[in-house]
Amino acid sequence: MYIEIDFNSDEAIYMQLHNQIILGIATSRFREGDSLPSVRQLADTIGINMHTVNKAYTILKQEGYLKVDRRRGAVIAIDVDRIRALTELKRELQVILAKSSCKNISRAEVHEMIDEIYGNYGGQENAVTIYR
Amino acid sequence: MYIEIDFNSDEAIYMQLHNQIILGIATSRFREGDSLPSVRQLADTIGINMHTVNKAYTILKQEGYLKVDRRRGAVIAIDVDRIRALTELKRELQVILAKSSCKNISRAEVHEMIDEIYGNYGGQENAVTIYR
DNA sequence: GGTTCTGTTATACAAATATTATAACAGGCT
DNA sequence: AGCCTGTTATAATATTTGTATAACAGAACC
Repeated sequence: MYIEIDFNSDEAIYMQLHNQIILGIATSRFREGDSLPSVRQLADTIGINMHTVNKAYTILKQEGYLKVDRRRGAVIAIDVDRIRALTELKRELQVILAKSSCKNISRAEVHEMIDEIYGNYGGQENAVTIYR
Repeated sequence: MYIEIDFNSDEAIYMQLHNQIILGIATSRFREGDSLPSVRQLADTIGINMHTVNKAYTILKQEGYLKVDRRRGAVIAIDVDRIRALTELKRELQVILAKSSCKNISRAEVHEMIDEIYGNYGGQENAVTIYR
């Protein structure tokens, strides 16, 4: 587990942890079926409170990234609710694209950046390397 | 001014206001040079405290969307810092694309959504309607 | 069976943040 | 002079965030 927490960030610790785990899944550092450390153990190695880790795990569960196996702890298990995911994506994109548009970032530049970032993530399309 | 605040949202009021004004600029409902209502007036029409509006305006100023003219109040004035804007865009995209990737949303779908949303925004490219 | 680890829940507390409330000041407008 | 502007200060309250301790039940291990 390589988790980096910036205690000077204005982003809440549980959110940083939450986001980094999602990043980890997207980049295949964590894979479906992998177990995450126990809340106490991870809290200990990071140096934060158990409840902060628990909060991140709880949210990840609600969002369908984790499931709890009594014997194996928190296990990566993606539950795909496409409609929900698409709705959230759109809502988030609306704001950040508005910002980009105001700052004269062209549509083409956004597309480029998407490709650049998505290249590091493993969507199902990534099994087939050819794209466009 | 058509501003909608959801008081049951988990998003802070000043943030909702902030985002909606940026949305308004991107969709040309507000244009460079337009004045926004005074902090007191807008606070009154929305039914919130003056300081909450002031906070939104202050942040928009820091981010380069507004300037204050002593005689005209808060005026839309975009200050483009491309490097900063691109950096922020990338940082934000990394997280939401990771989520999308985990939820099996393909790169092509993201591109489509970008086009769909960006079509409503007025980048400089929009003057020329032809794209791709 | 006893010990240890797990997730979960409850409670309490401190710190930071968000929101409201009043008030004041200086500059521009009419 | 009176009104509206942005700005600042200060205080009070509510909510959120993070920490601290404790307990419980289920699974694992010896």
